[in-house]
Amino acid sequence: MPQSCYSGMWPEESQYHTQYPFYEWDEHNVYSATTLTRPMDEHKYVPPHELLDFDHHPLSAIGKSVPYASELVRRDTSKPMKDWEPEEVIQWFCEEARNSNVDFENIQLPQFSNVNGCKLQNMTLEEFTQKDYHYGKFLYDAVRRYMGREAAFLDDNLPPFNNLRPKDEVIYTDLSDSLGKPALSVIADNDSYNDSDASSHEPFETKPPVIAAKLPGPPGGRRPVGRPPKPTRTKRGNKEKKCGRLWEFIRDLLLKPEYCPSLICWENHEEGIFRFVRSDKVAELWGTIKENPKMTYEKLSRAMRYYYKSQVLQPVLGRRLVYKFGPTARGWRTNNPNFRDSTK
DNA sequence: CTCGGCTTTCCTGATT
DNA sequence: CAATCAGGAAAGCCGA
Repeated sequence: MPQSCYSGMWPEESQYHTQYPFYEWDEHNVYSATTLTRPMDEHKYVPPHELLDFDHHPLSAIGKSVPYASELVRRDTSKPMKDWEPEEVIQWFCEEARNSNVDFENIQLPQFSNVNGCKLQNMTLEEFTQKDYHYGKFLYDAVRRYMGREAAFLDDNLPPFNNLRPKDEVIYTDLSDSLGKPALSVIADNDSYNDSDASSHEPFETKPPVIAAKLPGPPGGRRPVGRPPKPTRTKRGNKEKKCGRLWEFIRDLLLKPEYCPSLICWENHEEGIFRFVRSDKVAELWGTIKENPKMTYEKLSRAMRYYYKSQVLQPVLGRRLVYKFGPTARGWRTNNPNFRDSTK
C-alpha cells in the first residue's frame, strides 16, 4: 500500500483510544469538526508542519480556520482508496498537489466535498473537469496513478527478494542521461520476473548459509575493529561486474513505485529530501544486491553518513531517517514517475 | 603491486 | 529501552 511520507506521533496522553476532532462535511456543505473516538491505529497524529503548511492548510483555502496543531489528523495511508471518506480525499488531493508543486488553493476543493473514495474511483475525466476545469485532469490522472499503484502493490507484495538479480546483473544507468527512465528497472521489472532467465539465478534464500568466520579476537576479548573477510571470497580472475553505488541504489528506489513510497519516500521532491519508511527493508534490499545477508540499516546509514563529506548527501538535522541529496548527487531531479504527470 | 574510493563492520556516546 | 544518529577506526573489495 502506498504510504504517506509523513511520520507521526500520537500525543503523549493517547492511550488505546483517543478523542479528537474529525473533519466532515455537513449537510450544509460546511467542513467542520466533530469529535470522534477512534482506535489509535486507525489514524495517526502528525504535527502540522509535517502534514501541511500551517499557513496553507486546505481548510484555509475554503475559508475555514485551521485547527489547533494537536487536532490535526493524519490520513490513514494504509486504507484503500475505495474506503476513503471525503475528508481523506481532500487531504490526499492536497498531498498530490504539493508533490506536484501545484498550489492546492487553486483547486476547487469544495466541489469534491461529497466525494468519497469509492465515488472518486468511478468518476470519469469529464466529471473531474466539470468539478474543476483547470485541475480536473490533474486530479483524474493522480487518481488513476494511485489506483494503478494500489493494484500493482500490496504491502509486502514487493518484488520478492529472490527476484532481485545478483549484483553482477544490476547495472545502474545515469538517469540524467536517460530522462525519467528508472535505472532500477533491471530489477523487478516484468521481464525479470517470469522469464526463465530469472529462474536461472539461485534464489537468495536458498543459498548455503554463510558461516560467520569466528575471528580470534584480541586479548581483551573484543572483536577487532574492521571489516572481516568475506567467507566466500571471489577469485581475482573472476571479477564481479560493477554494481551501483549506495546512493544510486537509494535514488533509484525513490523512482520505483514498488518501493516508493512504501519503503522510502520523498519528503520534498523539489529539495531532494527523502525519508526511509521501512529502513530495515531497504537495508535488506541493499544487502540482497550486495549479496550480503548481514546488511542492516545501522551499517547502511553509516555509509550514508559518509556521503555528507562528498556532498552527495546533506544531513537533515533533527529528522530521523531523513536525508537530502546534495549538489554532487545526480539523476534524482528527474521526471519522477511517482509524482510527475506525463502531461506536465 | 600500490593506491584511493567506496563501502562494511564495530564501537562509543548522544539523542529521540 | 530500543532506534537512530554521529563519527572514528580499521579493514575488505575493486578498479585504475
